[in-house]
Amino acid sequence: MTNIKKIAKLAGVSVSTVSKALNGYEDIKEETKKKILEIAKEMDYVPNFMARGLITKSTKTVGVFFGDQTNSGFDSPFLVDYFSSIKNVLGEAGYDLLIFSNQKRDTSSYKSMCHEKGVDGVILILTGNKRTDEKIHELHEAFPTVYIDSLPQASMKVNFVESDNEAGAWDATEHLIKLGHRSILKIAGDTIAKGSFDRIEGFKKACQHYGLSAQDNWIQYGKYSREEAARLTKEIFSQETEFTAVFASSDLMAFGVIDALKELGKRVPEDVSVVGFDDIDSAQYFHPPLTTVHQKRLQMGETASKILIEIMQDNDGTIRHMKIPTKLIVRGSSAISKQ
Amino acid sequence: MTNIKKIAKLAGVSVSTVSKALNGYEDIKEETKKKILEIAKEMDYVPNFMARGLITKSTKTVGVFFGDQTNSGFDSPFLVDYFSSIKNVLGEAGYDLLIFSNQKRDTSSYKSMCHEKGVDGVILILTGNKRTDEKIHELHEAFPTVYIDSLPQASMKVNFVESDNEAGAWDATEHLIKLGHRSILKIAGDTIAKGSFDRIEGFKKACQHYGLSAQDNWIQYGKYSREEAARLTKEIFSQETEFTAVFASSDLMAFGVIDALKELGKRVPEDVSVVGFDDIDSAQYFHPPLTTVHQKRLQMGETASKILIEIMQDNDGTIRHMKIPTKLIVRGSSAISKQ
DNA sequence: CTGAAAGCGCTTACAG
DNA sequence: CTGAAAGCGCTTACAG
Repeated sequence: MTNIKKIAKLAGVSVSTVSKALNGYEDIKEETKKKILEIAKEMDYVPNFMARGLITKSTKTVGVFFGDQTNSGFDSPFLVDYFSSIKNVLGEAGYDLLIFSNQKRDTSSYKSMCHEKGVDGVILILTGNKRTDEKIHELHEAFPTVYIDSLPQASMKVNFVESDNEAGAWDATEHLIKLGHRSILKIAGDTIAKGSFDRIEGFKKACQHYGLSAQDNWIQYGKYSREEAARLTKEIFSQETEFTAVFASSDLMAFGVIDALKELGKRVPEDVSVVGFDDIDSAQYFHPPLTTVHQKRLQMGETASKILIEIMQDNDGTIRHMKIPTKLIVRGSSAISKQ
Repeated sequence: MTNIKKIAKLAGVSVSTVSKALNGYEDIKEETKKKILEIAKEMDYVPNFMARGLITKSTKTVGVFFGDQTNSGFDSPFLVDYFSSIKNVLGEAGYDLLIFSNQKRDTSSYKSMCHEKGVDGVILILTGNKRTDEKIHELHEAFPTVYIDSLPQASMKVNFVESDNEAGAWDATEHLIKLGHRSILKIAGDTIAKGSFDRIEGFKKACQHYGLSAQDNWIQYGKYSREEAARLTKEIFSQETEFTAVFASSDLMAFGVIDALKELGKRVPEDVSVVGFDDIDSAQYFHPPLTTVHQKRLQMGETASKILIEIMQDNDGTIRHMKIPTKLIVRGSSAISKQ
């Protein structure tokens, strides 16, 4: 491979001069510069980023973590959107993306992995991850870092981009109430993850605001699983008959709810309305098409990338927490209450 | 950050000795080794891969190209499967993944990008890409390389993993013929990409084998676009009434076909049967659920990764071309012909 | 405007 | 078994 030394020899100058010409320094004779650039081009020269990075401490590479080390992180249907927006925005700014997949490393600390490969910044998309690594704080102390979607610890003071989950849940709940539903079953995810928690809060607050007295049994936990949501729905609906609507904290759980209702001989939306959360691709193709809360995932990825670019250039220590608005998408799974 | 020098000082030995201890050399006193390893652990030492890579010419990183430089490459719904299987298999073998997203680089040659970042091998997933870069051959001459899904030039002699598109198209066509359909419209992609071409071949051969004399107008080109397929379908079905079945070369085009048939007041599958190709996620949720040819994308990604690992370790120059079998998935969009 | 020298953090013959 | 030295390909003060 061509290197700076060969170019120097061919141009009859020193390596220092070649380096300066290649890096656009001003204090160099136009003629010399031109000659060097020509030779470099002719020889298909590309700088070795490892050698350069060793000195400049910059590799023009951003590390990306999906999920945790044990699973591939591609169980979440959003990842594609996050990923492609990150790829576009960071790519335009001149960065490549490093996906930490190596399972054989000695270290499992995010910070160490980043040091190992010398990334300039980090984006973490730990969707639905309950990892509570003690050392997680070391990472954002050492590298410009942005979290998307969820936080491993709710109290962390870090750059963070999420959907406005509470407002989204409020909208969904309000939608059902305005259709006349007075007793609504909430199939929630869990109470640990911030996003899950906020969706429950939005539901509770909307119920309260509109004078619905939510009972304890109104909120059930479906673990973000289609099967578990179906099981729960069957259990509840065989005991209780009051519910005319279900608000699930994810589309996948909403699918499970509809599976169960169909099995029980209930029609959606004629007998029971169902609303989801996320607006995954399949939501529009489901039968009936699912009313749900759309998350602007591309915008989340873009926002996170822009923040990262800013702090990689000049980290002033300001911590940014962005809530991206959601959008209620009304489709065929919700209708006016018969009662 | 801790480096080998600090450890050497603390352990009271030379950097050479530390390097040997860290890299598991045998010719070192057990006691010395133990001491060095202890100190390294205590100091959270991680090797600097840039410095190491500069000498060993290995970074334990595999470069991945999606689509081409202009689009994000995430338009294809398969990419998630390819990507997650690559991530798993290469991760287990000790590799991280580098996604080339940087748009600001001086070079646009794959080979140069790989040199720049010093990857150990490359996987290319140029789905639906018609790029015919003259220099494309330089890449696999310089780096261990595997292509997945499609080839930029059909005649390239490179490691390549694809679906058995011809056999898949044969199966789909045979399925329709066995349901009694005697005149079948083929909505194809294009004739350039190998996969597209093979799907047309499979269709033609199955028709021939079962004694259907396919006319020229049986094959139309829908450019892998839902809208274009819908437009074509409307055009054809308003002129011709003979067709009782449509075989589209992608699920997305099959969706377009069904869109158009619905608009024309035709029922699927009662009036017209429709079969797709790919088995994207939405296929099962579509209304009616789509009969289609499933591509084993996870297996394709795994196979490609394993080949790459082999040739990164020992490139004997053998070129591998793997065809992964497809699987016909019969759902609700195909039925016995009325005629 | 140009070049010699030091050094980034590591590995690898080689000498002892 | 251990260490001094050279070098991977580059950048950065510094001297001239």
